[in-house]
Amino acid sequence: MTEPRWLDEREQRAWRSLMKMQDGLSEFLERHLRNRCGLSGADYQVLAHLSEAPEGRLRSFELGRLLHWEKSRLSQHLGRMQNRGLVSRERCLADQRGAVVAITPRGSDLIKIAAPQHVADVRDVLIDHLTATEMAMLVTIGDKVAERLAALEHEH
Amino acid sequence: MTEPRWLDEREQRAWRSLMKMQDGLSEFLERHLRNRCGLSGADYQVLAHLSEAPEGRLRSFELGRLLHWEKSRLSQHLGRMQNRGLVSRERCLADQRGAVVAITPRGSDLIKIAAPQHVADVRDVLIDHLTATEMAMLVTIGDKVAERLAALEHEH
DNA sequence: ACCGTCTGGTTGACATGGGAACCAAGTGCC
DNA sequence: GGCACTTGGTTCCCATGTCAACCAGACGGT
Repeated sequence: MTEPRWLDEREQRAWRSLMKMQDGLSEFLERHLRNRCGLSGADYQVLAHLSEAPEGRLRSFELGRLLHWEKSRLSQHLGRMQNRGLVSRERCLADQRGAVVAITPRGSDLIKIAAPQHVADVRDVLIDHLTATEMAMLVTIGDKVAERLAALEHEH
Repeated sequence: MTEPRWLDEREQRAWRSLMKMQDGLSEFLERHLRNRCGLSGADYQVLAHLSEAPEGRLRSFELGRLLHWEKSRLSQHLGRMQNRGLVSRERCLADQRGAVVAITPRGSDLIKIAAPQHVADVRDVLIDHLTATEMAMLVTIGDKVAERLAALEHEH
């Protein structure tokens, strides 16, 4: 194997900066969600997707696809959220195997309170400090990564 | 409370792009580390820090500060890594409370194999596709976020 | 109708992460 | 010296995530 191409100073800074931002953002946002609403990031995402779905209901596997979650993870998490009264589950009429997940009034109230605060937080630590150019750049970079990941996925 | 300022189209795209990149990158990098070397991302970071430290040894709390880990997490994780023979722990001579963590030959061998592959992966999915401008932008954005988080931390 | 296969979901075992209680060793102050 | 307070670590308990095994209902070919 040839000598590996280590990251130079500039590359190193970019990579570390991204990692640190990742950690900082998720730590901050999760902590605030938890403290103010008793919701984890995972809870929030589930409720967000459900509340945007027609009638606040989704097939389990649809939800899983949207979140990119393992099916076991989804099942376990929905079980816990059901115990807390945030969602309910019924058997699907069309497909007797399937389950339909619905947001409960309690879950709906919670997400209505959580969402604006969450968005405010996102603005406060990130979006409101970025220029139009910087936002565009984020999209560009994200697209490049997504494209590369998809390519690697494809070639096995 | 006034009407919340939701994210507009452009802001939304930037935010989602960043989140998706976060998920995609960490999933990819963790999977490869795990498959090729049997290391989790957490293992890797511990070994990386230790291998860069003088004599491959660090005070436990130093390591914790570098990683921004809860002390209980660090303790538990080091225990598991010790069981796998990747690190060793001794009482600190200078401070009888403290522990000194040292990388073992086995841990050292592993990180020497893992590091170049990991760097190659980072290049492959991110760094090698970025322009100098984009890398600089990442640093700028990261600094802004860090600064804002520090400010919030400070004002309680 | 029957059988092999696929699909949607659940379950159990286990690895990991966070928080509080706890313990032992330093430190500061009298 | 003695005593309160801090610091470094471990432990316990619980929430969360992954993986593999399992189960029941659909589906396709015969």
